[in-house]
Amino acid sequence: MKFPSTQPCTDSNCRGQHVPAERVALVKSLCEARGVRLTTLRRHVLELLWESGRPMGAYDLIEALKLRDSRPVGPPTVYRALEFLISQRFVSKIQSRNAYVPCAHPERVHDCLFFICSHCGVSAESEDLRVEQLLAEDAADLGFRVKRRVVEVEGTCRCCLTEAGSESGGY
Amino acid sequence: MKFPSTQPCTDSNCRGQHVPAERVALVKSLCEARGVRLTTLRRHVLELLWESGRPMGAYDLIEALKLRDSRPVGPPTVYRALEFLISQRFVSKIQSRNAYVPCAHPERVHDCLFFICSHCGVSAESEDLRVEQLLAEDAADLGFRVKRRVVEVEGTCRCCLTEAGSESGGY
DNA sequence: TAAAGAACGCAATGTTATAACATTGTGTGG
DNA sequence: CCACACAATGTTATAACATTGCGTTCTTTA
Repeated sequence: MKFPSTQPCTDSNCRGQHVPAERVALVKSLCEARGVRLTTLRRHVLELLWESGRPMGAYDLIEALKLRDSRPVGPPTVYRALEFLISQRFVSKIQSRNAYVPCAHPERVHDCLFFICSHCGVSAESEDLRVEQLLAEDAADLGFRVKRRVVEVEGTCRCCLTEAGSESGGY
Repeated sequence: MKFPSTQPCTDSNCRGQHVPAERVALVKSLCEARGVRLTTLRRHVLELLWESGRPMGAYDLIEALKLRDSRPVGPPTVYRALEFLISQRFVSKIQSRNAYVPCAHPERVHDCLFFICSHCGVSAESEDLRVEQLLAEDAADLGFRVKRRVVEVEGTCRCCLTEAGSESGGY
């Protein structure tokens, strides 16, 4: 088996471990409730994102789909699947890296906040209502109607910091 | 004359109007103080960003430089100039649009927060220390060392909202 | 003015994303 | 079941954004 079957939740407000398949099943039920279709392609993209455990680019997904399905897919196909998953809030795009991650808790509707490690590439999802509140206030002061928020914090994660302390490896 | 010679400051915390040439002069003096070089090319890029009053893509800059200098420049040239201006915090990249804007107050060192109108494309820069503080706390909880923050709020600005109210035009 | 390093020019290429149009799949009413 | 409508996907090409590699020019300093 290539991928870990469970992983610690990347949502730092969540202490649980999630099985990718479980998350995908949750998305499936949400789709049914919403009357939208989780097609095979869309499901595969979502599964790959869950299983990889780190942000993936669209072209990474194209490669990964080739391995999974044997039949190659073109960029528009993947971008359309991503567009759907993003519109349903099952996936987020990390703007500063042109990469995509599954939303840890698709059942909750909120704007994500990402902490992205520039060393190991892993992203942690978080949620800070206070930040959202402040941004809403600032927007209100400007007479600005908010549609979408992008909050991405780039730096070094705990793991890579401690590793760097023992100087175990490159980069 | 093609461009307005003054414009309201896009920093919503600032009530002033800035003359592009004045801002460029400020940058020039900062460069001297820092012992870095504001070459002709770099200055032209900065001037164009100030004069345009809205986020510009790298290839927009290439076009604009052609008009200004008559001699064409290639992508690497512009990207190097942008890299310099960004490293000195005279310019910010808006990640969600692949576009660049001049920093309203290059004399202050802070992370910018952008409100970007998806209707007219204008971006307003702001600064909210409370947001930075909260993000710093969240990062500390994760044991995460922050290098860079990207905060971009997309929506509709006051102007476009009121215009839309009177239903004056397309889109 | 010679040497060193920063900045730039240029050609090619890499990476990310979309346009335009053809085809296939899926559900619905006749 | 068939015909239709519409959603989803496939295919080709290209647009949009960004970088690599290398050679030349400019600037500063000794």
